[in-house]
This record gives sequence, C-alpha cells and structure tokens, in this order.
Amino acid sequence: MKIDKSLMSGSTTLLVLSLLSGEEMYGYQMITELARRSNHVFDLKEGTLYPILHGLEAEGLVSVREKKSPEGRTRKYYRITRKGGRALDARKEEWVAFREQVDAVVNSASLA
Amino acid sequence: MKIDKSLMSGSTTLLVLSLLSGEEMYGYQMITELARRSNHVFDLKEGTLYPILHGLEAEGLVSVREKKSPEGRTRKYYRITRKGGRALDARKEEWVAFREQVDAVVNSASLA
DNA sequence: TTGACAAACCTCGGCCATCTATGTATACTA
DNA sequence: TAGTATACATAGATGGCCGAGGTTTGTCAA
Repeated sequence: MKIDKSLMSGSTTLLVLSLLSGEEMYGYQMITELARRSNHVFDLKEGTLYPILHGLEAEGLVSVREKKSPEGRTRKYYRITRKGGRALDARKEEWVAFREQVDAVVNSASLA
Repeated sequence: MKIDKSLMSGSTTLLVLSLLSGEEMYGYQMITELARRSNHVFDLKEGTLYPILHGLEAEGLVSVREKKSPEGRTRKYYRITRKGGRALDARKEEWVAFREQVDAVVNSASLA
C-alpha cells in the first residue's frame, strides 16, 4: 500500500532514533533496513535522511565515527547519545498520544 | 501534552472527514469539537481548516449548504458525499497501515 | 580495460501542508 | 460602547520532505 507522504512528516526522526536505539548504523543501511522492516511502507530518501542525520548530530542526539567496511569503503556509523535517548523517549510519548487521539476521533465518529 | 505539529501533517483530512461521517457540521464547530474529542491534542487553526474545506468541496468529497443559527448568524454546514465516504475509507486504511508500521519499527528496535 | 552498476555519501531547489497574522461581520454582555 | 465569542476568509512565512543531480569507491562482466 502506498501511504500519502505527508502522513510521514514528523515521524521520520522518531523512526531514525528508534533504529539507532537498537544498534549503531550507517545512513545507507538505515534506508534499506527501514524499508525492510516496514515492508517498504517507509521508503526513506537519501535527500531526506542525510540532512536529518546532520541535524541530529548538531543537536547532540547522535554521535558519529568513521569506519571502513570489509570492502574498504568508508562508512559513517551513527550512535545514539544519552541525550538522544531522552529525546527518543519524548518522541515515543508524543507518538503514542497522537496515535491514540487519531484513533479516538476516527472511531468515535464511526459510532455516531 | 504538546504534539509536534509536523506529526499532524496528512492526518488533518482524515480527521475532518471522520468528523463529518458522523454528522453534518460547520467549520468553527469542527475546530471546537476536534479539540474537545482529543483533549486539545488537536488544536486545528482556522487558517488550516478553511482552505482544506474548500479543497474538499472542490474535489466533491463534501457538499455545503448555508443555514442560519438560532441566533441569526449564517453558518456553512458541510456534509460528506458518497465520494467522500470512499475517500475516507481509503484514508483510514492508509492510517492503519502507517500506524502499524511505525509501531513495528519502534518496538522492534527497543527489543534489540 | 573499460563500461556499467551498486554502495555510500552529499547538496540544492522546490513543493506542499500548516501556522501566524490579519481582516471582516454579527451577536451577546458588561 | 467596548470587549468577547462566533463564524467566515485570505496572504505570507515556515519547515519537512522529495526530486534531481553530483562525487567517490569497489565489483563484475565483456
């Protein structure tokens, strides 16, 4: 199913931080991993992700280190910081509240 | 709790059509009703709603009729059309898929 | 060895949804 | 009669995401 992209707005940071809370990852990997875990519902674009990562780094929510892949290419591995963990918790709370209220409105109307 | 407004993007039309699926309503009422039903999580602005309503009307998803309130003021009552009903169903499906995939990513990461 | 393709990073310009600010008019109330 | 709530509306700014393009390095086939 194709989801209206405007629905995605605002959830991207939550998704990225969630991914990083599990393990250290590099950008390109996040894109493929997110697509895989969501059955391609989330097809994050490079033009979207990289600016977000730079922003998260500037805010101190993630840290970066360069590392060579087995083939010799250089990758930038991102790791979530303590501050990032707190930001993630806040984002999760927001998401849950948002989700519940949307459902409340959608369901309350259908009962009328 | 205050929700990042960017999260709202794309859900507004779903919410408006949901409201109208229950009953005929006028713009100002939708704003207050939405705020009430969502515990002020959704505090839709007039500058957001009215253009949306005009757009929905142009697409044939809602119809309008003018009616005087008991006090004499003129209101524009919006009603969902058959086409609007089908659009609502589609939006609901999108929302459910989106919600489930976000939860899937958020939860799968926290297990790692 | 050259050409194509995937991996991996990046930036810029534009679109689009929403908000802020402002404007109008009417009714109620202090 | 001044202020507040109701009820509609639009214009400009903002901000997130995408499309389109670019670069470098490695792999593999022709």
